[in-house]
Amino acid sequence: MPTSFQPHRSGDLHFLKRLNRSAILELVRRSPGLTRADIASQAQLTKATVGSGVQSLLKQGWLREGELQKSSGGRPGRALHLDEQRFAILGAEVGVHGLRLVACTLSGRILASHHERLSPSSPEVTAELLAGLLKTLQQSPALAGYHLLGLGVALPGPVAPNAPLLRVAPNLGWKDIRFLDLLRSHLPQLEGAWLMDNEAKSAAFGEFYFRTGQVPDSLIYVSAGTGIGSGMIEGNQPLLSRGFQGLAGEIGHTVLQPGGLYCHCGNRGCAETLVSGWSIRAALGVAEDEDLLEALRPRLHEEAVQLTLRRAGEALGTLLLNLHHTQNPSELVLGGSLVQLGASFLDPALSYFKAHQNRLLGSSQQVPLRVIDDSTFIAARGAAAQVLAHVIHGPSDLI
Amino acid sequence: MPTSFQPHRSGDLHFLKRLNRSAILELVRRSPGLTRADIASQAQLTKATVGSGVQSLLKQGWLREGELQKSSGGRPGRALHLDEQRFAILGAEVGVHGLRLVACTLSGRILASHHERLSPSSPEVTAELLAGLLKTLQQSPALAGYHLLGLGVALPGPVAPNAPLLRVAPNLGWKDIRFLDLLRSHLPQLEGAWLMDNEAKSAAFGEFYFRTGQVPDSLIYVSAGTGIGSGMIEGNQPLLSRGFQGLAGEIGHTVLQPGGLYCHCGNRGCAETLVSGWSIRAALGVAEDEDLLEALRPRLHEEAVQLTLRRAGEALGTLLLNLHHTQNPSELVLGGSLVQLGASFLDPALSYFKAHQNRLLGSSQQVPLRVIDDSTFIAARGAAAQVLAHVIHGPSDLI
DNA sequence: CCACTTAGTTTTATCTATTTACTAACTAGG
DNA sequence: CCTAGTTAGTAAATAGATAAAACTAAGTGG
Repeated sequence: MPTSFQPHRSGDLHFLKRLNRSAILELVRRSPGLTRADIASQAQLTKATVGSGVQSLLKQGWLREGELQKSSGGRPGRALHLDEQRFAILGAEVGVHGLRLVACTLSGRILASHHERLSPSSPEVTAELLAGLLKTLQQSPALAGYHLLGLGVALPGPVAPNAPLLRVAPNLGWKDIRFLDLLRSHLPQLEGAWLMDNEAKSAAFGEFYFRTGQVPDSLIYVSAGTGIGSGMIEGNQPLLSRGFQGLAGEIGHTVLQPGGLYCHCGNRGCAETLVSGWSIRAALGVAEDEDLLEALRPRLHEEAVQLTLRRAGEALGTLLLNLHHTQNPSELVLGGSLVQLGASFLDPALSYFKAHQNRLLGSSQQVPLRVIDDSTFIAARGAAAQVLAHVIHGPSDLI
Repeated sequence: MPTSFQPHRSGDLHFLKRLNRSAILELVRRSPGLTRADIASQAQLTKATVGSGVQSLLKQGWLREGELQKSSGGRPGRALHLDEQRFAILGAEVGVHGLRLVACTLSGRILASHHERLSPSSPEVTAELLAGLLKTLQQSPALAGYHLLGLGVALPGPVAPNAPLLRVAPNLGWKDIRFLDLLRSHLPQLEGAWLMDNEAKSAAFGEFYFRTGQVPDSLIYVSAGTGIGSGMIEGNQPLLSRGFQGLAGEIGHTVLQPGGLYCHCGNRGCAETLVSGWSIRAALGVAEDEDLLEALRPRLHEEAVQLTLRRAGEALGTLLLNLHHTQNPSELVLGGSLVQLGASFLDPALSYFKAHQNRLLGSSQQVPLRVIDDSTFIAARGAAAQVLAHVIHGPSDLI
């Protein structure tokens, strides 16, 4: 169930045709309103090739024609846009404290969504519940008339690189779960591509893939919630690496404090012992079944709370700096529920990162760091993005 | 000067032809002795396509025919190998304490090499000296009759991702050097592709690219010398990421000890303050102009030396574990001059990594970690590998 | 010696992108 | 208002690549 589509290493004429169709579709996705002539010059194809490719994409319902562009001395070109009326994708996130579901269009616009709070439960029960909610979402009036391309599921733990297998979800107590199989038995009628991935990687993918206009070369999404994880995406054939065992991006278990506190994983001094929902709960005595944010909001003025949040923020800043010096993405995006802890947590992280990122090069170029205030549906939407990319670049014959 | 060849996003028939030729050549490179029939089945091409592709590669001198294979009930196939007689590549490494030069064949076999000790000097002087040595190497009898494909240069610092620009080389005192331009003025007659990259990335590329048989999905090379750096390579279109500013792999400047010692870069607690040639020199009072290994060899029994090496080794182990939980390569390769410090340094690193790598997943699968005893020419050869890959996959018309 | 199998080549067919020519639609200037 | 010029897009013919089918080559086994 690879989300990183290996570029074929050889191919026939049909492959070439599909490659060019994908390229055209990607260009319009990235730059809505391009004309056929723009595409021809940007993709290094001839007018005729673009013309026939666009024609078939129009007929299949991927593209629609838009307004006439301003003339620049000759015949004006006709703008092309994604057809937002025909295809939709389902995405879901299984979080530690709830399920999030979305249905979105080719451009990532959310047509319908649902957020269901839920305490950790068994994989089977969770799958059955999610399946029911997905069925309900499917029947939502906003989805009437749409053809579904598939379903993507984001999960809170490392996912094996070459199989739809959740290796472990420490904060759910799950291990080696083939979650899609559990889902499928309840949703036999849902056609299309089924994918699953780690939630931070799905989120990274979505933040990268649904962006239009100027797109960064690479992007890391850092998800700070009950645990802390990350996903990196790069390349113009967007490539998302899970690593050999699915451990890529498990930055919560990088060691920041050798000989420090014991982590759930058994090692000492992991980042999660300093910055994570569970370590903050432990430090401040917030029970598992309380909402962390609601529990802390009235206590924000307490000295101990401020200290804990500042320490966690500083650790997050160090993590960000280490990512900068290990993978050096063009853009960092920070999401997850801890973001809502506010300035006492975020300011130390952001200021540490800003102050230290340029020491080595001595430059003044800042890596953009964006904080997502409400990341409720980010991972679910990202999982849908992975499905879309899989359909566009993968072996499917929908294009 | 990208070494990561972006897979074209669209293309014409000529592109398809080149793609298939590259695929054939790559298959034979990876698995010497394949027959045309093997290639056809592995590359998903027809016998006819492979036949004509092989024919042109034979004529151009990339491949040669070998022995007949054992028959399995029918006509035996003819083995194909790289032609090692026609093309050669130059590679060079500018190190802190010397210059290393190699000329190698398509399979990475070294035809000629040279190691010149040298104290840090200006970019201009270094380039002139290197150019002279390259000229001498070119005229070596071992290279007679070979056509040179180009020159790759490995440098001890971050290299910009989209331009042949060395951003900084802290241990040489260089900053923003267009080293290839300096070289070119002394070597106007050297044709072919000219590339430069960070030494750890070149080394990683070479260790990955020249491997035959079972090839890992991804590989990180950790170079432990005066400074400490790394390079990661992955994918079957081998992709090497330099990061936004060339800082990918600068693990020597990840923070392992918040609030620790000041590093050359100005930050505190960087890995290099714990494990690097310069920090070991500083801790044990070895002068810059002495050879670190020779200076320490007679002192290995000293308590202070043992303690320093053990501390450095533990820090290296932590670095390896953090790479494991950040990028999770299929294989780790450890090289650089510090490797020769021996067991007092290596054992703590290797045992820490081995003991802690499986805690999170609870599996028993070990990531292979290979230590290179003599890495003298690894980076130079890797730079040559990058040139070869550039010729095979790049826009060149040699295929 | 013959049936069978597998490797590789040759010939023919098919398919895709390009080339060339053409139509469409607008601007600018007299 | 008309014409020359420019750019967008389409249509028909051409070139070039892979695929398919037929064929030759070279082995095994009974």
